[in-house]
Amino acid sequence: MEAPYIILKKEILELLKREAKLLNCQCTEEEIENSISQSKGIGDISSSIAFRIAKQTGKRSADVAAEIASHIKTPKLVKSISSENGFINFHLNRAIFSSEAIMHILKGGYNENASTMGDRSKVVIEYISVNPVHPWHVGHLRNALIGDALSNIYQSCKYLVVRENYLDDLGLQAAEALWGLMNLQKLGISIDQQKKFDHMLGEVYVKTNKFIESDPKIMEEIRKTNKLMENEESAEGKTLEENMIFGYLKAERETASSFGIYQDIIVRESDILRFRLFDKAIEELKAKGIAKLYGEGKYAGCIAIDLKDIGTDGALAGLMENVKVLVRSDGTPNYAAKDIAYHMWKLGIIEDNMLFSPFISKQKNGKTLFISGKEGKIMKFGGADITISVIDSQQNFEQQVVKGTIEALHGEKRKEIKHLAYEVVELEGSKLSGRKGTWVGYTADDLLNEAKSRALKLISQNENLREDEKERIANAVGIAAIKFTFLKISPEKKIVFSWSTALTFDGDSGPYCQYTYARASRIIEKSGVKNFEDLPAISEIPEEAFSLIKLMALYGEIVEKACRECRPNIIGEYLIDISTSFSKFYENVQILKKEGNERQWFLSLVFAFRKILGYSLALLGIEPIDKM
RNA sequence: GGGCCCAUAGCUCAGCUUGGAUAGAGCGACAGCCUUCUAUAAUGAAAUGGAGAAAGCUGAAGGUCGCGGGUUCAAAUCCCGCUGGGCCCGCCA
Repeated sequence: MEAPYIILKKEILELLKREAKLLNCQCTEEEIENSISQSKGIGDISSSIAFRIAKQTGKRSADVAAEIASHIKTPKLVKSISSENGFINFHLNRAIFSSEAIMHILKGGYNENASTMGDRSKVVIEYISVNPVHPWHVGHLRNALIGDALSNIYQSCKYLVVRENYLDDLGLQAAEALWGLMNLQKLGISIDQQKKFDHMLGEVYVKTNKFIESDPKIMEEIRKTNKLMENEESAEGKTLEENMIFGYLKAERETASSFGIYQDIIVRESDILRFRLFDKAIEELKAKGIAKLYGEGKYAGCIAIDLKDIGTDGALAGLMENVKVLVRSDGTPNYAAKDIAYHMWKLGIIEDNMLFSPFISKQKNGKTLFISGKEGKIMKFGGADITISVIDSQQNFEQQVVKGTIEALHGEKRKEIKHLAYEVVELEGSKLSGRKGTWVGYTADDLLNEAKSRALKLISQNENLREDEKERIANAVGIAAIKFTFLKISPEKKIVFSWSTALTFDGDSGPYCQYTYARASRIIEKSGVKNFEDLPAISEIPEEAFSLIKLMALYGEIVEKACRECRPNIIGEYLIDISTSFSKFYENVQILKKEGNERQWFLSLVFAFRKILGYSLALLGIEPIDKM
């Protein structure tokens, strides 16, 4: 069931194509399609194609527009067509268009999907991927929220989404935290069992780093730890696995869950090696001549890629030397190498033999969270058509290498590698650093607690709510405030964190949208009406109602756009637009005072609006609220 | 040396991919917005507070779209060159 707006747009496109042909214009279908949009000026839908036709035929644009407007057939949902300033303007038949748009929504036009664009192709979306040595801070939260919203958006466009978290359980920072954990006395820390594990571990990690600064010889011990922990049977290996990694993940998932974020799989870096994904990847890269063993010179003994071989466009051109090492001369792979292998697994380029077992058998969303490891069974999480990695823009270069390498290897076989590069979150006057501990006081948990208590204060003013309701609503409102603040900003924009803007409940905010939802709900409740699908005919549609309906009709297109561009902030903008539009309608039309058919019609509009608002909120992971 | 990103109202941001009619929001500051009940009291009015569908709405104010060229019937949007800010270019992750 296609939305009336989409059908109409297609119809107009066909009609304009015919007109252009009659006028001997060579413009492409795409050009005509791009010329059609919701009108900013006169009319409801307009086309600027007359300018192009005029150019080609040497006529005046106003004349061409007038000619087309008078000649073109009038589509069913259109009342009249006019021309002004060279634009062709379609004036909708408001009553019919409105009713069809509302019915489309009421009949469940968007219940399953906002769009069928994805056609069940598979996409692996990687997000969060925090080093397991400290709690999430507000910067990690931005990543988590973008990744979660993006996953929702892709799912709504009918993609099969695997929500994936990459866990770096090797690496030096893990060794540092582990060393600290095993040498608490040296650091002068006593463990507070009450403290959330990730916060405690973060403190250990920061103290360890300070300790290293004061005594660089400690680094040798840590390197030893790093080597030892690779052996699963060693004390280091066991502590790493059983205490640190699992303790960390449990705490991290608590944070995730408190924000309503649930993923499908956690893949451990150590398993990229364990299951020999890395070996297979290097083999294939060498076989295709992309990577090679350097015999002499600076890179003697390394396996590396000459970037000239994989294209020098974009970020790749920014390298001082053209060589990117994958395997060090001591035979160990670096981060980029593992990421390339991992992407090859995600895309099904190398065989899928990784084992998975449940980590949380039933998350609050009802689904299981799996983790890779030495035990479990082979599960087909890889083999995707598209991979998206939500990683901050500092890693642009590295991600370009990954993308370039795999594209060189795999050609253009309908596989797509996307990097959603977002800018980092900073504090006023300083940067967030896991190592230095500047995140203390700015963790995701801190933010949520503060948001909840501020929301509760505000909600307590409403004396019609029971205590338990207040608690529940404050939680939802607090989360909405935070999510909206982070998600309404374009990913490529840097955020300087401030408590007052992160926790705003006024204006362009999550709570404002929730509040609008609550208002719509209260009207529906007070009306006593249960059936909204009997839509009577109505002769006149107030301006405010019609503006709202036009916005509602764009829902599918908006979600597609957000999906194509990987930008959840487009949904945020849309939420504000429809909420504001609804508020204006609500101020101007006293719905419950209306009678008969009019009342029923307006209530159906409110009901349809509430559905659209609910879908949109859900895309950003914001809970709709019936009263607040 | 090179590459990527950002620059739009006092502040925070949309709009740029696909050029189009008068460049849009929010915050802040300014001026306003219905009904009813109730408290303060000699009475009434005003004022303040509470409640209602009310965390809302309306109005006016605020702009060299960083600068300079170019392309075009038309440039915030495309191209070239600057300026300022951020990030990156390791046998780290």
